[in-house]
Amino acid sequence: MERKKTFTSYDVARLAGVSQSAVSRCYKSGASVSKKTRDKVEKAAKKLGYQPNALARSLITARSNSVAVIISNLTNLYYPEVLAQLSQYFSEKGMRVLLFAVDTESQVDGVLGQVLQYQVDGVIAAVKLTLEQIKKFEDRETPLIFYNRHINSHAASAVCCDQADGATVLTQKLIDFGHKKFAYISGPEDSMVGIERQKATLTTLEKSDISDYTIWNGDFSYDGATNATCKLMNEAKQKPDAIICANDVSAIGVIDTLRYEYNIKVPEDISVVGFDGVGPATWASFNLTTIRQPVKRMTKAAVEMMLERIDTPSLANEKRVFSGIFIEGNSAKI
Amino acid sequence: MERKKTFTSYDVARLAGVSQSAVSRCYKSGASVSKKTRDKVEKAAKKLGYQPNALARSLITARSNSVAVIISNLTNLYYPEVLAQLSQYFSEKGMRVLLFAVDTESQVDGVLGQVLQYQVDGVIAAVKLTLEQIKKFEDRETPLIFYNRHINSHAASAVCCDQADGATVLTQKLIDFGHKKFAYISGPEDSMVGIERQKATLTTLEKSDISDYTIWNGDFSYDGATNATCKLMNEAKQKPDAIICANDVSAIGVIDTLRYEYNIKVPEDISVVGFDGVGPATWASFNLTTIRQPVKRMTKAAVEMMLERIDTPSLANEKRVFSGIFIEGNSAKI
DNA sequence: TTGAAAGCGGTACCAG
DNA sequence: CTGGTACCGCTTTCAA
Repeated sequence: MERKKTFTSYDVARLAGVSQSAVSRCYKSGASVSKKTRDKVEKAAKKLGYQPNALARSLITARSNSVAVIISNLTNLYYPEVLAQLSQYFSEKGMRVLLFAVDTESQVDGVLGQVLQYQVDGVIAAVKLTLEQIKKFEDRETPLIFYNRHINSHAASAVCCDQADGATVLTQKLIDFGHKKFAYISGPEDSMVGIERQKATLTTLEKSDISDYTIWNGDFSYDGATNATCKLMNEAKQKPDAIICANDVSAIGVIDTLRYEYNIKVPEDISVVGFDGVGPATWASFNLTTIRQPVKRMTKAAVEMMLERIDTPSLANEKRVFSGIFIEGNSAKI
Repeated sequence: MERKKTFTSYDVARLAGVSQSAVSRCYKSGASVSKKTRDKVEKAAKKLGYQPNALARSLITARSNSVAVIISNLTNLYYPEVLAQLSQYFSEKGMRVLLFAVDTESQVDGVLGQVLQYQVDGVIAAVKLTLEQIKKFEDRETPLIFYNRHINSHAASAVCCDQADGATVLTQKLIDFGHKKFAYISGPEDSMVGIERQKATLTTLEKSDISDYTIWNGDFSYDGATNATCKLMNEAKQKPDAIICANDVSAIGVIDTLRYEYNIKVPEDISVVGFDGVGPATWASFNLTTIRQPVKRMTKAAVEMMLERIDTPSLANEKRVFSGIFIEGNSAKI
């Protein structure tokens, strides 16, 4: 395969009648170049359509100006927003996003090799990593920031939303209003976020001596929630008066099923709450009572932390935990 | 800033007691290396946690194994799916996706410079580009494939869904059923996709001698559609019996507004149709009658075309147009 | 099959 | 401020 005929700094130098070093300097901020030289170079560069080769630059500077973003399930309504934000913020800082979308966590291992090969300056992971995997990045001094997955140990930095706190607030409000019988629509078993929400919910119930609750797996998805709701309605001895869902999409699935399959009114007959604050949560059909994750602030924090650590790799790990925002919709009597 | 202490092929070579070339060969498929050498190298590599530097490799091979994906509005419900698919397919072929998310088309120009600097092997653009911009890629022989934006001229390859055809099918069905008075909720004025859908819709109406229609700008968004619907209901002389929306999200906004603001039943009182086939379209609350874009097939086609062109840059431009799939929901009497 | 050496397209340090 | 030169880490001839 023959090499593409793209112009290099040498071509520009020759055309401009200066040295290659001079050309290089023109593309480096804060280098001392006389106006005359710069003009000549710019003119030649424009003529040739010259663009410096970022790869060659990265090779010597050991900075690729790119970060890897590893995301597990892009179709989750909540991630696209995160991704768009990240991409925007990094772009503003002159950094590129290398996207790694895995659909099963088992793919992660394979992906990590590639991540490393690409000499990314940092990694934002919205997937679970083993300590072993984390250590690889540590060894290379490649900053790693978890997004909404925190690790028990202090092995890595993370920005996340306080799942437990949010779930507690929501649950407590339901209890305070006087709900007695609960159902919980859970997330996937291997989702840390899901587990935390569930644990906090149950703990809160039990603190108020409420043991009348059942748990049904909803898998974070609309269809999962639909199935869970049907099971709940068919198998449970009595109907709950409040259903707490692991996320918004589940809550929407629950509401739809209650309304259209069982002719049950929400919130009059049963209260339903979600978690996330995704776009559709605010749609009139649902008007979900939920906890909104402050996505913008979270991603901004992630980007800031990343840039700091790229600059100063020795920086200690840090966790930034944001509180969710209670959104009072009209899907629950609260 | 000091260079990160990452191991190179020389380190591996030294530890393994072979030449650096030998190490290199071990990482190249189809190179002749004796089993003995390979074993030594692999052992040393594992010990050091060596990963070849993809940037250095790219520099010499002139192949970065990465593709730029330029997307305008990630929060559009429809793009995340596309992006996830692209990322998956490319990943399977050993290629990485460099994501460029722009939120206004004016940012495009700045982004393109970066795209070029990164020496991507190809570009998938879900944004509009000027002929000038297209030409830049041509000059560099960097394959460019448009996703759902086709250019009038044959200046570039594209994969897209037949917007006109889909809109025509939908409209014709409404007409055939006997709807007489129409409203169209349009997309943004600068969206080619929106324009095509609208044009085909109106043409179809006029072919059946229906001139009783009004147009309201919905901007492809839920809120936009909500506003448009309110305007329509307040300002139009008479209510339409069918509302054709530029996309699903608009249709959902329309349905919600009709139901909850005006107490109008869909589809009994007014039929509503969308376009795209996004996830929420199938939710029980909406059960949208719409045209689904065959996203998987489209992205797969885009990836195939891209790989072919990376391999053989001289390949002629090609457009692959997919028909949308009519989804009969329950939001329209058809 | 193996190792030596010449680049790929830049950056950075150096003396002038 | 400028040009010369030694790399960055790898691939790829070319001889041995």
